[in-house]
Amino acid sequence: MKDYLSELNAVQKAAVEQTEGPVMVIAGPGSGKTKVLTSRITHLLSKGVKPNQILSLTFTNKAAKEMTHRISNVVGNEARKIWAGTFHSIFAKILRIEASKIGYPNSFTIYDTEDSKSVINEIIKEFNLNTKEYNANAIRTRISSAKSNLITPIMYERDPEYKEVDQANRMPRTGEIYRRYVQKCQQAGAMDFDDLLLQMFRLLQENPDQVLEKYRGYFKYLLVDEFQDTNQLQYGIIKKLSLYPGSARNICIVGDDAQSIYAFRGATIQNILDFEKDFPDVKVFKLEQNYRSTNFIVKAANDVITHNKKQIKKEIWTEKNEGAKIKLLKSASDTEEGRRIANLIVEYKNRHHLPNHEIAILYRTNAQSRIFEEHLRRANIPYKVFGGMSFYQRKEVKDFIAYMRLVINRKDNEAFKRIINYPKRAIGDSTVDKFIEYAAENNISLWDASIEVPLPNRAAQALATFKLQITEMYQYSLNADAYETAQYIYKLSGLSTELKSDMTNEGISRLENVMALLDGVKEFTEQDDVEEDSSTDRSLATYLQSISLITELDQQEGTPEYITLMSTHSAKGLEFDLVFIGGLEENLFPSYMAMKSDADMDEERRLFYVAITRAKQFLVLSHASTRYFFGNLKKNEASRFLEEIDESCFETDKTARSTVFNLMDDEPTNSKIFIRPKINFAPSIPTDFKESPRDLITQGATIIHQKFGRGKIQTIEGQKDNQIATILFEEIDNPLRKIMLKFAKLQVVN
DNA sequence: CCGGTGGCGCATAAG
DNA sequence: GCGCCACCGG
Repeated sequence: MKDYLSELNAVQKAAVEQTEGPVMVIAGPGSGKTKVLTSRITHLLSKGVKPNQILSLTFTNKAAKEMTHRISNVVGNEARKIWAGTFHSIFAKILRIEASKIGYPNSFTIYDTEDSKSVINEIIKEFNLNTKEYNANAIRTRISSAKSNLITPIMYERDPEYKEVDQANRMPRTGEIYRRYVQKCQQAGAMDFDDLLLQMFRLLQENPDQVLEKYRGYFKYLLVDEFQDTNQLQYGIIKKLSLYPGSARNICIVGDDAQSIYAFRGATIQNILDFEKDFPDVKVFKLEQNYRSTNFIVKAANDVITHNKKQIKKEIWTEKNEGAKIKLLKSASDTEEGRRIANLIVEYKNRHHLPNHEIAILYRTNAQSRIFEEHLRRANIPYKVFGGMSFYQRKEVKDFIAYMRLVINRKDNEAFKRIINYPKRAIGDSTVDKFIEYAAENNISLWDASIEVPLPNRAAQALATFKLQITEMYQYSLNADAYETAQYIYKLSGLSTELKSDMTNEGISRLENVMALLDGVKEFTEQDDVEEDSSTDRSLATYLQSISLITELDQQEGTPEYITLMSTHSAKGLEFDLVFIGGLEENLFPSYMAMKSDADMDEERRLFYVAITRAKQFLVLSHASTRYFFGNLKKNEASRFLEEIDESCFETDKTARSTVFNLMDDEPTNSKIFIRPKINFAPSIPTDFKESPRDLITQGATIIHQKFGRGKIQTIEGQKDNQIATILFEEIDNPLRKIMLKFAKLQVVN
């Protein structure tokens, strides 16, 4: 066993060696937090604690994996037996075993955000509510936060505060929707993301003897990472497992109140304060020495965070040399920002020999990635966007997964709706609406409802075939592994035929995605590492569970040779030599949503603090004077956060100019409003456009279309009142278009 | 019942 | 700028 203790500083070492009783580690950014956690586990193992007695909870699978990896470097394969994972994945695993005790099938489905929204929309329709007033997304957020705060539908409906807010939002029946939502999920044998926590809590609460005792017995040592981002519900579960008469209370929480950035999903630093109350003999260790960043970056971070109204005083410091000053980048437009950052990346790479995986562009909203992508592609810089639309959110992937879900759990109504008519089998929306209505009236699943609803012959036939197929797939799955079953489903469902028939570029890419999914199933099936508990089960059900909780962040493997684009939230826990933070403007970062309250503004500031401290060597802070929102041009002041950093941290204007303005700025940077060059669709329409009379429009004529611009008429077909011209346009994507002449406004030019 | 299309409303962050 | 959905012609 390697000498892991000698690599620690005094405080880190003390935190590692205090294995017994409650421990709180307050760890500033870059202070070796992960090192402490992994060393602590290693230390526990060296003292003879069994790996399966350790429960280590993190927020991302990536963090869990990294921890297991680092520990196995020291102790070998034993590390795999540790219960290490995200709250969601560990609890899903336990629920998979115990679900029947709380009225769920063990093969329960996990609903993603889209599924939840769809269920809520169904309820809004069922209640005959105005879809303009009742916003499914807003309601989903309300329900999610209620669950995170352990508020049941009954409590919700009784609580005057909730009522008042819902009344103010003109959605007074939100409580009822919540109640119905819970009922529907249960009936569908489905849990949403919050349920993985809430049902876990219920499970422990309602089964004190069989279940709670069992897991208390398992988990002798608890570790919780990023504790500042836990919500009431998560802390509730942690307490159930660690705080009870006779407990050794061996619990170690690690966190940093200054990096709390998830209040919007119910996280509260009140948990840190409560922890000190609940465990009054807690030993506190503060890690303040930063080993990550150079001096100016650390100073800027401290400057910013001191502006927060509420904070626990703490200052991070570094022994590193001063390093490079922070570069401030001011652009006239979002497009210019993208172009200059792309140029700067090339420059930094050349000057400092930085590999792509040490470079990141961070932003407040995922929508900002598009512009960066365009310019990176143009500059031939490989990149990867994290967050936003992930692989598993793509339509073709979700369709295939919906088949798997329905095969495993026939009550999965969201999966049913998704594929009942895909590939097309003559069971359209009107038929499905009948099922939904009938199912709602009788409180049964869509699958069962579809048996009882009378249908016209054609639909009945199609439905029978569909159900037979699903049943056959299920039968097949009983004696096959996930990959075999997936292949069987792929063929039998008609997805294979459907996808292969589309030979457009998009169609081919869809097929590739589905193939990639199949490859993933295969990889899952052939995994030869055996885990302690869920072990050798390579069934489709196990596969589905394994994918429903992964995010793209977790899939990164090896050393990627691309630069990273991600939201500031996703960047938590990561570090890069060179970091760009884009869009540092009022109303964007800080977000317009945070302008009303000090608490929200403080969280924005903490988010900026997190963003800054991701940088190891070089930091570039960028803002643009104008930017497109919803397709409209908006002017924006520089972010207030920029003024909170002492000027001495920034490069002087002179240096800034020499590095920034000399770059190939082919467009004027001093223009007030920068006209965004349209990438895909920018036909030039003359201002004196005038429609030509019908008889001038003939085959071979060159014309200007009011929307598509210049083009040449290839053919004209059809009856005289219904003539269709095929026109080849010069300036647009998909240039060959069929135009109905009776509606088109065309000007003939010569 | 299906597919195409134009209009409308929307996007803070995420497991 | 983009996705969803209502609408309509086939």
